[in-house]
Order: sequence, then C-alpha cells, then structure tokens
Amino acid sequence: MNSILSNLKIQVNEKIYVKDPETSPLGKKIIQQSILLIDEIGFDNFTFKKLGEKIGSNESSIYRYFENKHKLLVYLSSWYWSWMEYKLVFATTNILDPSEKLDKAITIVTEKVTDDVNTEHINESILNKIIIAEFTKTLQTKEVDQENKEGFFLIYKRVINRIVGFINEVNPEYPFSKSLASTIVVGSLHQHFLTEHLKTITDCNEYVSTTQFYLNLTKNVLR
Amino acid sequence: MNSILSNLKIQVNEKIYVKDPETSPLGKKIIQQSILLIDEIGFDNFTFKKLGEKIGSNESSIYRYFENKHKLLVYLSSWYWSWMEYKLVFATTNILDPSEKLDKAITIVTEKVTDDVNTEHINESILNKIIIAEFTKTLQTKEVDQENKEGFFLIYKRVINRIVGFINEVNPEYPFSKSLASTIVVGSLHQHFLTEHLKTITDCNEYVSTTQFYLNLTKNVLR
DNA sequence: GCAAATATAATAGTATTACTATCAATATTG
DNA sequence: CAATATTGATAGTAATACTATTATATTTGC
Repeated sequence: MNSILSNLKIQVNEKIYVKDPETSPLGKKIIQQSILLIDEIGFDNFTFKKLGEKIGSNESSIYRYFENKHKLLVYLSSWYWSWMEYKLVFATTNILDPSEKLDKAITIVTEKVTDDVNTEHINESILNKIIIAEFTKTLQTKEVDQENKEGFFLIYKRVINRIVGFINEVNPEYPFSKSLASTIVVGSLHQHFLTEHLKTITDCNEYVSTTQFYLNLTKNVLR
Repeated sequence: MNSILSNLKIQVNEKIYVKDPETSPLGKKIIQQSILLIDEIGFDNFTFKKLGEKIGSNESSIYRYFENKHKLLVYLSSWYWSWMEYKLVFATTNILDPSEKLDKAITIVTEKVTDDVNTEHINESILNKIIIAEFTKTLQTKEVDQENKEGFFLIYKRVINRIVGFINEVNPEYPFSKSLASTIVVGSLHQHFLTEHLKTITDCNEYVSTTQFYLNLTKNVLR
C-alpha cells in the first residue's frame, strides 16, 4: 500500500473550510498540531487561541482557514474517512470471494490504526484516537440536517455504503445491510472507547480485538 | 406497569448534583424544563442563563442544584437509565424462557419511548430524544475516567450488565456478551439518530423498526 | 529585481459563556 | 415567631468565540 498512496491527496468538501489548509505551510501546521492538541486536552477544551499559542501563530490566522472548531473537527473527520476509504478500496480490489472481501473491509474499519508514513503532517494513529473519542460530536449538533445537505458527511456515508455493497454480495437476502454496516463502523469506535475507559461493559481488550467481535458477529448474522 | 411504578423515585448518584432536585419545586422545575429546553435548542446551545429565563428563576439558583450543564446532562442520563432499568426488571420478571426474556429486554431498550404518565415532571418521550441526540457526550469527555471512578455511569453499566446476564442465559458459550449488549444499547440510540437525520445509512424507518434489526441480529448471533 | 498581490501577525474590541460572591427578600420549620 | 434555609437580584471576573483593522512579511508575476 505504501507506494500506491505516496502521493495521496485527500479531498474534502470545500464548504468545510474557508481556505484549504493543504495549500500552505500554516494550513498544514494547523492540521498537524490540532490533531495533537485535541488528543492532548480533548475537543471540549480545545480553542483556536490555544492552538495559536502551540503553533506560534495568531488566533486570527487560524480563523482564515476554519470558521470555528466544529468545522475543523468535521474536516479532520472527513480526512480520516477519506483515508479509510482509500485503505478499504486498496485492500479489497482484486479479491473475488465476497466473504473474504467483507472480512478484509471489516478488519480495515475496526482495527486500531497505526501511523501511515505517507502523509507527512498527519499522524493517523492519533487521528484515530480523536475519531474514537470525538467523531459522534460532528454529527450530534442541531445543525446536522443543514450540514448533511451541504455534503459534510458524504465521505463517511460513502465508507458505510461500500461496506453495504460487500454485505449485499455475501448475502443479498439480508434485509439490514445498511444498519449492519453503520453498526459495525460506529460501533467499533465505541468498543474501542469502552476498552479504554469502561472496560466492564466490553469483551474487547488487548487479547480479544474489536475486529474479532465484529468478524464473528457479521459471519453469524449473514450465514 | 402503571400501578407498580406509581411511586417511582429514581435514585441517582449523589455526587452528580449539589442539591437533590427531587427535594424542591424549583429542583423539579429545573429537571422538567431543562429536558424541554435541551430538546429545543440542543445541549451545545443550552445554558443555565437561558434555562433561568425559561423557568423565571435566577441563573445562580440553578447553580445551587448543579455545578454545570455537563453534570445536569449526566443527571438526566442517570435518571433515564434508572427508569429503563425499572422497565427492564418489570418486563422480564417471571418470564422463565431465556430467549423470550432476552427478546423482551432488547425490545425495551431499543424501542422508541412514549411518555410514562407516572412521573409528573418528566416527559420520558422527550428525554429519550435527548438521550438519542446527546448521551455519548456524557461519556466522551477528558474527565470520563475520574467520573467513572466516582460512579457517574453505574446505572448505565448496570443496564448493560442485566442484558449481559440474559444473553449468557440464552447462550453461555457466546464469548462477546458484554460487547453485544453494549452494541445493542448504544447502537440502537445511533440507529434512531440515523433514522432521523442520515436516512441513507440505516434500514430502520417507520415501517422497519430498530427493535426488529436488533432482535434479528441477536437471534442470529446467539443461535 | 521590483511592484503588486497575498498571507500572516498584532492589536483591539464585542457579546456571550461560565461561573463566584454578596446580600436582600421570601419561605419553611421547629 | 424566631431561626434556618432557600431563592432572587446584582455585580463582577476570566475565558470563549469571534470580527475588524492595520501593519508587516512573503510570494508571484512580469
């Protein structure tokens, strides 16, 4: 996968940002350091002022890239799901057996992420931690319908729908492929969260992975 | 169920509030109206000042009941899960067949809620909407480990563990009962959210219920 | 290599949020 | 009816979430 993705330029919806952060060194620094800072202090405590201090830039400069911190989180999420889509596509291309393809896909989306060295300014492993801890906050706002209309969540929905396609190939009769796919994707984030913080209500841990749980579940449901 | 619960006094962890809102008319008004206001404007836009205006009380009076709005949301969630636990217990008591008991339990926790007339100041149907839209925010903070230690999420975990018990009765060999139970409970909230806001990635709608999806899934997984 | 255009930094300012403190007024209770 | 507790009103602080303006760099196009 390394060489294939070495020129990876992830596209996110233009409406999410004021100015594309990929087009300047400051923009890239904003992305890189916001990931580290959100991981460090949490999204609720994160402010553009603190980010400005961290990167030695002025608050007002950050506002020229993102309207507010919510949009920045939507950007990071879109980037993450876009990157995940690449991984999904490359891992499943040329695999003919539907079950094997679905298993690969489930493994990709439920696995704990390690850093992808091909993107210099983004640490995917830490971004994955942010997605686990904060992703639902991008959806759970009063503006969700408006933002959905504007296409803020298109990439995320595309990831789900790719998995829906794989599920349908394995079992075209199964009537809940969309709900199963969304359950796997968002549910695995939650299981990772529980493994980290509420260990008593999950079976997933360092020995039994979230991936094993969802592979087993899916196999049984589609059989 | 009506008569059994008519004197229902839900207990929540004392550390969640400064002063028990159940002990005064103002406290009850805070609970009642905060549910309506959070539903109306969303938790992110909700402030004690706005709540004060709504109930004709001073902001500072509300602070005598809750330290901040996060704790109020934790209180509302605890109340909800405690009420849910009552419903679970009464719906499953005296049912001997493990599968039937599990089905009842899944139905209770995944169903859309209608108002319970036995609690005068709380509209459970609207509270359910808040839980669907905001529950994960009670967990997804930097303070989750500390608050978990203080027992803020005990009732929620108890609900999950009751379902774990039912799952184990149906199939003692199944190795992921905790993950399955937490997936059902938090996943069904998410499916309700998708039905409302991102319809293209769920199969649940007015004709096919979230409950049907989880009953089918559980049956297949434990068979 | 320089002028024009663009990006960034610095500063200031506003409205709102998230509280805390104090004291007066009102209700409750023993 | 006095003591106690509760609520309301007011004021105040620090932080947040921005917007606007102007100065200073940096980039680019010729």
